[in-house]
Amino acid sequence: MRATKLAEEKVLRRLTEVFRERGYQGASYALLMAATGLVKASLYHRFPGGKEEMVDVVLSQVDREFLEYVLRPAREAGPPEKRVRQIARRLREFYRSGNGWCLLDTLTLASNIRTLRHAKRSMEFWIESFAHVARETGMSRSRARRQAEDAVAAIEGGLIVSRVMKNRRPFLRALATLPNRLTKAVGNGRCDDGLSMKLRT
Amino acid sequence: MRATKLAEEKVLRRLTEVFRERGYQGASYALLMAATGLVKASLYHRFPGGKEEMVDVVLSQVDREFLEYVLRPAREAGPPEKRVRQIARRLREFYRSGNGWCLLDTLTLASNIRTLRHAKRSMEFWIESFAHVARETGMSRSRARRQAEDAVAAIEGGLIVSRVMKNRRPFLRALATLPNRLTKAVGNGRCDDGLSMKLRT
DNA sequence: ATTGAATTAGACCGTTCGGTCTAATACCTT
DNA sequence: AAGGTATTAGACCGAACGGTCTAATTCAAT
Repeated sequence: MRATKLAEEKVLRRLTEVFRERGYQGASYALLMAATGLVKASLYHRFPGGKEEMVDVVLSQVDREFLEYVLRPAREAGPPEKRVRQIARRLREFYRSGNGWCLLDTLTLASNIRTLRHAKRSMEFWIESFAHVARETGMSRSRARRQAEDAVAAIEGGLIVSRVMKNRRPFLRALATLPNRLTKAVGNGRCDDGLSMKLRT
Repeated sequence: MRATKLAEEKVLRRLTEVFRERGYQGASYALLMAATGLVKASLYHRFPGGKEEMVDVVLSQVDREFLEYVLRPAREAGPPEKRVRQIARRLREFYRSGNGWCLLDTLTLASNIRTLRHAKRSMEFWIESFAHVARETGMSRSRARRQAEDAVAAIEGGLIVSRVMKNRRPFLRALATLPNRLTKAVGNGRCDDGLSMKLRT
């Protein structure tokens, strides 16, 4: 039982990797089989609904991980700014310092409506978490929402520029702007100056 | 001659649309044929190298259009801030107010190394143009470069969030931040406040 | 009107695609 | 050891894939 459970997680992680890097169309069964070491019948045994079900499970799993680990500090206690910095650290970890790609980007290219809806819901959770912690710093609801959306956009854009330019710095800088984006301004100049977060790794 | 030239441009535009919305893998010959109204032999006659050549020509054409129209104000004379705002307007036009996608994003998913290199060069042009106009406002070279990269990231990220959330505002806001990103700070508060650009359309 | 080149129609190729099915095997419980 | 369930091997399917080829057609220049 235990061994099986672990193996399942491993299979899921491998599937996630393939979908993340190749998108829905690019994730052929040949690739999925090679990545998991499972033959096609086994994949269909675990996911009777085929690729569509795989993507669904993968997205749900990543949602859970993202919400329960990366975004968790957003809902906890403590100084908001500190929590935002922790989220930034976990985002860096999650996206492998800019070398990883985002499922919400790669998976929304020519896939079914179901998947698109799922992706939208996932991003909505993300934005809401950001907005939630932003509100705690005294921001108005509407402004917190805007700032949260823009923060997510900055991260996604950073990932794209990093991927295309083969240089992780744009992504890391996007993370560094998070505290200024999600905490209320105190007249400390432009938003991308005076970053206190170190760009390690 | 003239009729042929126009027809060719039309064919190219249709091909561009397909690649933009479906990526390299998703752009099957069936789709390309349907979009252009050309049968496969005709496509191969115009592009003997197949899809790979099509993508190359498409990227080159879009490069030219982007450089000669959208980014053109970056190299012209006049007040930098005014030129940046014009670029922003043209970007909004180019990306159809956030409903269009970016080839540099969709085309860098699981395509050949050649295409990846081409995409990198295209984005490099883009960043350089931004950096060029930014320098004219008195920024240091390194800061202008950083600001330019972040501006491109903001736009790409805005496109993604707009696409996933089916709401063009994030993209339009990204455009609105352009002037503040690419012109030197004058101590006017946070970078995303006091936007003067209207979010029309 | 005739020629010669550019272009298209459409059959054809082998491969890979997503997906199904049956028979065999591994594995756990008793 | 026996039984039954969970899982896998791998052949198989039709469709769609990227790509090629020949013969017919269009069309401009003479």
